Amino acid sequence: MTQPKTDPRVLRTRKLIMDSFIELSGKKEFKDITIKDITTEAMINRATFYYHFEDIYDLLEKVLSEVLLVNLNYDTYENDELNEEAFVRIFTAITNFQKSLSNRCHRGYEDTIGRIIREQLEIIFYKMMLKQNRMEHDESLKITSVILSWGIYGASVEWKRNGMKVPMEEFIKSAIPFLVSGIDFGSKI
Amino acid sequence: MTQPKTDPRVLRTRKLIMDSFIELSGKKEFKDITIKDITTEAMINRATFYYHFEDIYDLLEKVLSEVLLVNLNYDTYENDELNEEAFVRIFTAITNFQKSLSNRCHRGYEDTIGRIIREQLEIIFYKMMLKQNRMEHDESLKITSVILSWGIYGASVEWKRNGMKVPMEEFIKSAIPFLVSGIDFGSKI
DNA sequence: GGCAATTTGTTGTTTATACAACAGATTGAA
DNA sequence: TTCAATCTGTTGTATAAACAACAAATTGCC
Repeated sequence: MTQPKTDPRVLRTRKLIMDSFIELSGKKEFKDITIKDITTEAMINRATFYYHFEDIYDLLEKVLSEVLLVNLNYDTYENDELNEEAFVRIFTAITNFQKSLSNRCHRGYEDTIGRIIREQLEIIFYKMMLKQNRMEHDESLKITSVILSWGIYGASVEWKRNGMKVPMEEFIKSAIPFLVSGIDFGSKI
Repeated sequence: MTQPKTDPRVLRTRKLIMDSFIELSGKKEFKDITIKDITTEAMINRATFYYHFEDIYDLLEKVLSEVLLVNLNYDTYENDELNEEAFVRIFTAITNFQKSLSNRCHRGYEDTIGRIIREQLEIIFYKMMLKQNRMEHDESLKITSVILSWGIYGASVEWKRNGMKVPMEEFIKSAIPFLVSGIDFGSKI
């Protein structure tokens, strides 16, 4: 629980870089954004960029992760239980997230984006289940999180592929009964 | 002309401190603002404050100078000549500046504020006259700037002391003919 | 293809900022 | 007044950021 507190200079610089990248993403396509563009906008030295990020793809990943977390309203979920409402909200969040990205400038990075979404979902599901089931670090919960993250993400992809005919909420709700029974399994023993 | 370019870290940190101070000034009285308040708001270390400013009065001076410069729209004046319109605008600017300050939180610092205003006026007058008179660094221009800065500032004080009965523009305009003839003296030789 | 210009990533050195610890001053309440 | 708590200003040390210089890769144009 007691994390070693990261240097405020680091937080400040990372925020400058990420905000600049988001800002630039609104003006240019991803492929046209150079490191120099970002560091100039952020008013930091180009070498400093490489102190924090491997390259521009690393930055992209981290920015997307963070934006997604904000969309998912992370703090709220930490205190919530994994019920029908939670599934609907998470599904809605990631689906909207994907829609907003595909409108924008990150064409050709669907795979990356998909991976990022699943990774974040996995973390969130695991934490929520851990809380709900009151057990120690449990391998079976981890695997369940993986399955859920792939499942929910897949559902989102499928919904788009089907032409988004059914309303989002309705679409996911039809699968929830099964999901919730499955989730409750652990706590019923 | 070729200034040695200040470290971007310095610019960034100074801005953080000054902005935080301005922000806090809106919430608290000056006397209740501590260095810790400022550095916490700015998310910088307290020791770093003392790297840039002697103390909180030093900060106050520099913030006021900067705010005043913005009010005076410095860049514009650099290209303008010192005619009637310029005098009116400068007078209006400093008078409004003083009014806005006395409404706020800096009670008891009228002397400081007055000195800051005169210092800035002096710089501006000198630059404008230098341009207008096309002569090298000239001591008589400097002295004239001093006299003008005190004079204009005094006029502003007097206008307030008289209960601000006459409109600002009218008040200063009545003194301008003399001022402008005086100023033109140099270029007429 | 070939060539110039730009971009990428890296490195070594200098400088600004973070941080903890300190003594002395100031505040405020008992 | 007295005492505790807070605030001020300073110092030494560790670390992040700036900067300049570089080779290699990429881009764009002929």
